[in-house]
Amino acid sequence: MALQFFNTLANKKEDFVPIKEGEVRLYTCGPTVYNHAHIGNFRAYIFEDLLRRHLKFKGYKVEQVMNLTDIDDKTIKGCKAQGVSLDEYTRPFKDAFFEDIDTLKIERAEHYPEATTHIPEMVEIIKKLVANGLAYEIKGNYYFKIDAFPTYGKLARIDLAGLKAGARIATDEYEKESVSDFALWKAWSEEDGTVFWETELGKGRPGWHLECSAMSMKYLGQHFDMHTGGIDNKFPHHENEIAQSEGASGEKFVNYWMHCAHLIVEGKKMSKSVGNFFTLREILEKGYSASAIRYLLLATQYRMSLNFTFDGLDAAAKSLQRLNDFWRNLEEFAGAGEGGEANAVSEKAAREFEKGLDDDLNISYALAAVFDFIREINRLRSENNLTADERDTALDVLKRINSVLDFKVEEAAVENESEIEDLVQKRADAKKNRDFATADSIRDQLTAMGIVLEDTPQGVKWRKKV
RNA sequence: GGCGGCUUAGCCAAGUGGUAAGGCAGGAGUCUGCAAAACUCCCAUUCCCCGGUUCAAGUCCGGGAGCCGCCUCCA
Repeated sequence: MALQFFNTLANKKEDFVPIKEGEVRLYTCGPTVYNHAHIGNFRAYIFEDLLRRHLKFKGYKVEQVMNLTDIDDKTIKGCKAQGVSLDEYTRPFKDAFFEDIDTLKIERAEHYPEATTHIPEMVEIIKKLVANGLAYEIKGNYYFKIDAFPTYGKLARIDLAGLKAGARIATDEYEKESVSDFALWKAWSEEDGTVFWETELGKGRPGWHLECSAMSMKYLGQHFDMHTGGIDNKFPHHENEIAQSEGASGEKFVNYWMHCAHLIVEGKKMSKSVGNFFTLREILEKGYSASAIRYLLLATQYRMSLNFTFDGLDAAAKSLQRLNDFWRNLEEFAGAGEGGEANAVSEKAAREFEKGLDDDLNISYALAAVFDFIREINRLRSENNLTADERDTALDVLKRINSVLDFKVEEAAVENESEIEDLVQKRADAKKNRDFATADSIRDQLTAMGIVLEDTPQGVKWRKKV
């Protein structure tokens, strides 16, 4: 089956055809570094990670850009409040962001451009827009002239006449020719403090939407394959990006737009006042594993809103444990019997997994294929009807699946290994003496330490709980 | 008010008009000193409600209810 994605621009699933065969150029909206990213932000980044990994799985060379928004109202407000420079204020959040994506095993993009180091590129776009009659200047502010861009609204299917003049438009912006026009460049004002750039356009700072146009076109070209982000960015952010980019370049900006739905927490919109607003760090501090969080965020198809619950996180950890136990048990299985069934099972799993993800990243279908695979191979293993060659074929499929899902939990170095070995030995001795009370109490002790024991025909095995 | 999405078992969640995947939880077994892991079996006559189209509807159409969003700097 052909690889298909739901393209917001077309409002339907479409076959994916890259501009250049074998390559995908992808722009993914990144974080505004005024705070630690929250669990909802990571839902988007995990979706983009799955997209990236599946494209690579399909054999595409992926060139991905993720921007860091380090200049906007919130970062200005933050650095002023702390009395530090903009860079001093945003730096720790940038560092934290990279730590967090590593924690969640989100693959690194090829480029992470920062808005503040791309001001000249943004100025160039504004100059082109002015030259093309699509932007105008009032008192040092530059605005995009929506009336002059007839296709405005094509992404979000917004009818401009239906837009209310909202309360969120600041009074000083009523000087715009039309309330719908949006800022490309904002002249310096007192509130901006020390944050400004001296440019051909005057002293000021860029509007938010402009950075994505400037940085995407710089690294990916004026016309590239895909652009993704949260559904809330569809309008106005992405609509404005299209207007700016196409208005400046004169050619089509992006072929495929993909938007992920929001995450809600315990059935409610995440908000600080409700107390269900979580950063990744806060959830880790509660004792949940990054792997389980990754699994939970990954396991719901990206266009469905995802209900994040702690019960769900527990269930995710269990599923993940099953996946990891399967891997480990398979690796340790020596091979037995005549075989004959397993390779067909493995081939089917690989095929169905790919089929699921090819269909607009239908992860539920893909995961169902994985769990069917696990059950079938485990059955053959328990029936001693799995040869060493068949085991290796199954492991290859598993590794290929893992290159996309990355659910494999690396055996973390256990710091108190000798202590555990010691207890395991003591329990084995007690068992030998049929002193089961002692043996069980040692096992309880190990359980409390997060160690799970398995008595197998090959002896006692122990592992750390995922 | 305008626009969009969603509603399937206790929870999470697939589902191309042809008779309800998968995961978690739960129940019964096999294995085990007991567990763990693993396997086997069971667990939705029914898909928010009401109409309609059809030989056939969770899927299509109409109406209603509820939930989550967007409507000018939120992933």
